[in-house]
Amino acid sequence: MSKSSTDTKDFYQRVYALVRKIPSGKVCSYGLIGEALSAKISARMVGWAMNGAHNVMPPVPAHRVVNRNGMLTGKHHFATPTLMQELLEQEGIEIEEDCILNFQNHLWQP
DNA sequence: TCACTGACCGTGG
DNA sequence: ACCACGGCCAGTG
Repeated sequence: MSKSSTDTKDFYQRVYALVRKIPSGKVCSYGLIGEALSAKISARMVGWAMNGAHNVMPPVPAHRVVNRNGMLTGKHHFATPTLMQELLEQEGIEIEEDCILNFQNHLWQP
């Protein structure tokens, strides 16, 4: 593989690393992660990175990553559509209609 | 090789 | 206040 693949892979690792740093009971947004890692990437890339997160070790708490509205947009990509909500509720986060209540209060920044 | 899609976000009308 | 569009990068058909 060329070094471009290495850069791309590193990008994924950066996203996973940051998401893994999210403490229990806290959440983060895609755009926030993108800007925290590098302003050169967009929130979409973060989402794509999460697409492979379920196959990465150690496991990435993707359930703590939501969109700007605090909505569980990616819940459909989990093992079960309710898994994301269940996990967040277990961490003390209240979810209503796939949306995090007091999202700003649970928002974690690097 | 080209085109479309995708776990998004920000701005304009 | 609500709806619509563009931009970002990568992967797959």
